[in-house]
Amino acid sequence: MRTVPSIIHLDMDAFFAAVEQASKPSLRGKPVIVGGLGGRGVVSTASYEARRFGVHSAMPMAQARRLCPNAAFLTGRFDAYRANSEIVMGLLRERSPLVEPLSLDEAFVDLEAGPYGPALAAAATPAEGAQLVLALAEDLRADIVERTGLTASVGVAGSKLMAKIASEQAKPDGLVLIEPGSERAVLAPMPVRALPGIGPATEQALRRAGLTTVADLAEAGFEELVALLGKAHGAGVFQMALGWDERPVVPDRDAKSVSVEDTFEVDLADRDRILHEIEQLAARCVRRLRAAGRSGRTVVLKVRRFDFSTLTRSETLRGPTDDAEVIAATARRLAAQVDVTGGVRLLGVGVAQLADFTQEDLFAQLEREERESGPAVVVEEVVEEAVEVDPAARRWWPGQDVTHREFGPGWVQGSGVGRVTVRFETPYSGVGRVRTFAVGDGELEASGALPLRPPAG
DNA sequence: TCTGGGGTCCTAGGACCC
DNA sequence: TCTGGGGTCCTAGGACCC
Repeated sequence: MRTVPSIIHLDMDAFFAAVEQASKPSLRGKPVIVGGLGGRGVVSTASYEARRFGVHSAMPMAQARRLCPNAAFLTGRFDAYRANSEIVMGLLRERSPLVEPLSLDEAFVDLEAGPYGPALAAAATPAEGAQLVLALAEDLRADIVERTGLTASVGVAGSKLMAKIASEQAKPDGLVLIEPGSERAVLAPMPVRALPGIGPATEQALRRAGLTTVADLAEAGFEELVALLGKAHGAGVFQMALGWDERPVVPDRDAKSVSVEDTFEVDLADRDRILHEIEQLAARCVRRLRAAGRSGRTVVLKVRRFDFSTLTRSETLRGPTDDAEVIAATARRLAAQVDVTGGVRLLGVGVAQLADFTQEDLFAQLEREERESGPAVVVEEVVEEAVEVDPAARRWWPGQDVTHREFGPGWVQGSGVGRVTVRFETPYSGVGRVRTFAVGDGELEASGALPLRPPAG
């Protein structure tokens, strides 16, 4: 393993909530909770102010509201998150071509492969190399603040595992180095849950065997862990427990599947309605698939029933396709195999076994020929059915960027009973004033997210 | 007013093939 | 009387991560 800690793990602090606070001056220093605001929503990200009330990711939104009723509750603005993520990833790529994003707000960087690699290799002692990496990491964190106003926590170590552990310790807004050679000693006292890949189920299995700390895992040994956890997981956990990790930083990994899913406010009981939703999901899935320039061979239907039991049905076609009708027809076929008595709370459609290219789509052609020459199967007309949700209420959602012809840019604080409340402020203004309009006000329109820093010039 | 959405990886059994 | 064995593909489910 490396003697110079040249692997970085970067993790943006409370990313979605932090972007909201940077965008909306009135929310700075206040609890902010981003997530699904419907009856079945969960928390995506809570600001540190909200975490003090016990709110955390994946918590049902209803519970978050009870714990922290005075927080600002916002739906996600993914365009804004993506834009800021790209700025951060760009700053990372200035440090090395080996950047491996794990999500919008997290990435590994291998500094050895970048412009500072030679200097790191030339360091006279490991300590000197470590000093250089720390300086680079602080420089990176400062750049991120300058370009986005957001803070990041950074872990620096000789492996991905230890860099990730270090960034966890660095939170929030910190930098932690784990010296190569000290891995086992650092890990030993930690609870097993500190290791990535050990979740609630594995923790339980280990606890039943009397293993609670990483030191216990190392002591238990390879054989026992494989017996407890299975071959791959057991072996992986044992290696981690020894602080042993040689995985390279791999940039640009191609997606292996594309999927979309929806949880419904009210369980769906009607078969036709379920089929209709599947059509819509298939169409969305295909749009994403095509946008990525991919096609797929396996279609997956996911159904979560009223009692939260979840099942998947899949079918592998003879060749990859990106044809909407083929994918929808396959998903419909799969739906026929599923018992939906009692109702369905979630439906999903996905495509796996992705192929890079869009080859001559033989399968779609076959399907079409069968349709045209085969028995007169009446293909159901996909009628754009009137959405029963009040369009005026649908139009504005909390957190949304808007512009008023007279008052300029702002964001929706809330809407209801025919009114929408807007706060007029921008990332670079002071705290703005609130005004209320009729939801149908023609002066008010949805707009795009503003950059967190004013454009240069 | 319980439990999102988008992913990855692994396991295990049966089919199928040589 | 006594079952072969291994590789690969497909399907379903589960754990985990952010």
